[in-house]
Amino acid sequence: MSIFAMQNKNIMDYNFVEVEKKWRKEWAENKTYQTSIKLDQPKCYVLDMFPYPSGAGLHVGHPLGYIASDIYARFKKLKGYNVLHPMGYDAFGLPAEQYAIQTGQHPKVTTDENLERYREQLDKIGFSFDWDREVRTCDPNYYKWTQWIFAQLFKSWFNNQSQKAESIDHLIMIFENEGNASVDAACAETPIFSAQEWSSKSEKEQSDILLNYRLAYLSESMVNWCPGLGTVLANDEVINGLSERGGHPVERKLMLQWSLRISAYAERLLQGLEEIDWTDSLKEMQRNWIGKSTGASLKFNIKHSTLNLEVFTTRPDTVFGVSFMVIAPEHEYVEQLTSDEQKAAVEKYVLAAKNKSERERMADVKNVTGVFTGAYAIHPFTGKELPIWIGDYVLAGYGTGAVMAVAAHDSRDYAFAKQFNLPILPVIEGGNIEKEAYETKSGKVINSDFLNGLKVKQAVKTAIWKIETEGLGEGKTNYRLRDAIFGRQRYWGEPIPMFFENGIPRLLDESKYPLTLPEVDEYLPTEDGDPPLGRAKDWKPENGDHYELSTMPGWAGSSWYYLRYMDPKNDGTFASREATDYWNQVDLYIGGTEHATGHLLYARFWCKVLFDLGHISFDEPFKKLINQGMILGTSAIAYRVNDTNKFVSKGLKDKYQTTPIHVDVNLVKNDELDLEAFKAWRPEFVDAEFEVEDGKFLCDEEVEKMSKRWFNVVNPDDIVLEHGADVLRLYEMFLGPLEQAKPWSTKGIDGVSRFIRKFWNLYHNSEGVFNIIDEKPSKEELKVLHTLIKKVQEDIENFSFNTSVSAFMVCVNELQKLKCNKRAVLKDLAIVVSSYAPFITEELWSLMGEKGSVTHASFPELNASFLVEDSHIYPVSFNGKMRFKLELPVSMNKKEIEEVVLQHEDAQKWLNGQNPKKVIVVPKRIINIVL
RNA sequence: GCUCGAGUGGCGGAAUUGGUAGACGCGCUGGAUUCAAAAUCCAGUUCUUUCGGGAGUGUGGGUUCGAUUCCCACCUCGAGUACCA
Repeated sequence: MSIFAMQNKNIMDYNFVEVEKKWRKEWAENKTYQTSIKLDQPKCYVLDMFPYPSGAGLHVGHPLGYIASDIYARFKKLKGYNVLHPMGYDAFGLPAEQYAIQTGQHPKVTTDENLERYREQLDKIGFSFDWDREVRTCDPNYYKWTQWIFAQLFKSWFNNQSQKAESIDHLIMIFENEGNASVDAACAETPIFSAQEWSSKSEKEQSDILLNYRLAYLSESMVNWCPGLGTVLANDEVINGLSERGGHPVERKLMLQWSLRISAYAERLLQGLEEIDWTDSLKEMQRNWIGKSTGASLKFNIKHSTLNLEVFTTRPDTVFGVSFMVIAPEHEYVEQLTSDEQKAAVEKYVLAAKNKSERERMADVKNVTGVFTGAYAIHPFTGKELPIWIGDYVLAGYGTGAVMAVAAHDSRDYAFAKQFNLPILPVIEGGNIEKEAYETKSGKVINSDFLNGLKVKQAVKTAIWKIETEGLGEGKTNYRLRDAIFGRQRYWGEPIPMFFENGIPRLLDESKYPLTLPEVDEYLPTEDGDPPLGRAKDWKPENGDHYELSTMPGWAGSSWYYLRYMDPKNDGTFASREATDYWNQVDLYIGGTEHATGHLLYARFWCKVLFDLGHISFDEPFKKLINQGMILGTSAIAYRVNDTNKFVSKGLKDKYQTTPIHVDVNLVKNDELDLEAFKAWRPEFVDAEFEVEDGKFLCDEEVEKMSKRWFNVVNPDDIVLEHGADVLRLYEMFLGPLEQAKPWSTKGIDGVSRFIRKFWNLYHNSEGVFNIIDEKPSKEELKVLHTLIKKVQEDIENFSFNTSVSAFMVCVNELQKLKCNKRAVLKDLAIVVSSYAPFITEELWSLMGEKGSVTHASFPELNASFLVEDSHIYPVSFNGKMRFKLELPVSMNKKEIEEVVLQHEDAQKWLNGQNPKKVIVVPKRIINIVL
């Protein structure tokens, strides 16, 4: 072929570069994806978890969920829904601030740069986002409303009777009229006071009491202090005693902190899970995190003391098996209970426990430690004396910080008893207490007075009944969920709209929001140890001493952003009631599972509060949620012969002593290393030598997290550049089920590229000229088309995007075989493919002379009559093994089929003269002959 | 330890309520085209075989005419959680 002809051939091929560029521009200019409220249309809200724009940009794993949700959103649009599909940025965060500390550059500058790069990358992939609705959490017009929501939390308390948030003004009224005796609230321990006592309290005293009730409150509490980051962290930001970001050690510290009373909502957060369509694993994670357990609280008197020790137990049925008590080293009675003889030992133990970091304490789980206080509790039923010990396996923060130890039926108590030679009293039949604790929840109770002979379940009820009637305690439910610390000693976050006046925290008037982030000279704590906001000059409230210097945590802005998308420019409210009523809950939310116990719990919490206060009409934010699996990196490994600069292909590595070296995956294609590119990659490899096999240098593979460190990061831009955005979209879906974690590998991408070309060629003749005809389609062609229509709509509703791509390939292969270029078929085909591959289909749509964007077309109606077959190819099995196939008309009944099959010569061969015991015929499925 | 999820060719993965295991794609093999290569097209590709078959969806049992699918026990991997009384 001449050079001219070759160029000509290239022109004929689908030019994705030009086509994609053209439509990107058109869509942006025409605002093709702009959305507005349309009351006559059903709505559908499709949301992605919004990204934190890191400096590294997007890698190929990030868009996976965005592509899936985009396909869903586009499909719903074609199906006649009014679809809200927005995108924005969680733009406050530590990395930008760390960078600011190092460089002195304002975090806003870096954040904006990163945002721009993200936007550029996202735009290339052809998402149908309505960018007019973009939100950024660091935008004052946005965080104005984050501050406003904080104010609502501050102005509310949780009424346990009504199980909802109510106005604090109403609570103050109750206090003024009757005191707090009748108030059943989710609150910190507060002494009972009368109306009169309330009015005689000082303003500061009243303020302090109200903080015990408010949903946003300031309290002296044990926090996860991270010296490495200079800030406190929420429980879900601490992993194995180290900070989630940066991996710095975390210690326990008592600090005055803003917290949110999420624990008040524990039961509703748990119950709400029943109504929402999330994966079981995610719901399970939230259930575990909330950690509900039921049992009883029980008071033990203390010998020679007026004190009593309250414990929480889930096994009141084993109360007669209690042989000692254990309290946490931080327990408030430690000092009072300790006898003179034990004083030295206790002090030493408590001090040691206090100085252990979270991490050390966790690492030490297997070491059983403890010390005797010298005091004894009195068993409420038997009157027996029970020694009171201190042990750090008992946690101060859970239950009452004290346990009744039932060594025979609890493995931790058992280990403690063994260690210190304490008695072990079995009270449930069975088990072998010589060997281990018997933790069964079935079985019969023994050695237990009035509980004898009862089954465990019954005994639990009876024990609680007895405990309650004797006034020893009560049935009780406990939750593991802790309140969420809401302040960070950091710069780059939303200022908390509070100021202090004579030590009293006051809410900044809502008319003054947003309280904007002040400028500071350095993004570091002050010399007095105040947070960076302490550096701001002239940053003072009008009539107070100073503003709150902490900022909000990273999850503040992301706890309600889905509401702002509904009405992003509203300056009078966080989102109009019209908008929140219309768009309502998020119908489909796609994101990673890493937010299970953080963002997803906080967002549900805020939603419930806003609902309780009457600001929105629903109390669960995300109706359906899907977790996309992580895309892992496939690292490329080259083997270097030790102490040389010589590399050997993977098949030859056993001939030498070698070290595996990570090689940039972008230098490797189908395991083969581009040697020239490799030499140019880094100076130390310039004169590397290679031993090849079959003329190729092959690398090994290793699947690990996608990270710069392993040189296995693949950038979506590069894929778009080489193959086009449609191919990237299709290929990411084709990789496998959305929810599954999978390694990225470009091995199969050529197959998808080929498909796009074949698809294009259906609409073009062999000269590359657009060519479709208006002839009536054949029955067969319609069957192929409608098989696809059925498959794709089922797949999308089931979020099985990978199988749709296969279906496209099958359909295009078959239409190619049928040489079909009929408009009636190809027009519908373009619509069906368009949600997956928007660029090429938009181009074909316009080539077909259609007006407007394919986005606004209607998904073709499935006509099932095209799928009806008049014959079926039956697999004929003998004893369940398929032996031959036989085509029979579907009109045949079972009996006729049986006769025909048994007469068939292939059947005769397998029957071999025998009479079949049984013949099973399942119409339109199989025939099985049992010998 | 506990909870949840997953194990299918050389690879990514298909398989409605139990009904032809391996769709589709990659890779590989052979062929066509080409001076040659790329690209493209066609055929083949689970293993095994004495070419009749036989075995086969992590392992071992079970239910069934029939099991990747349901039940029991176990193994491996991944995720979450971790003294929560």
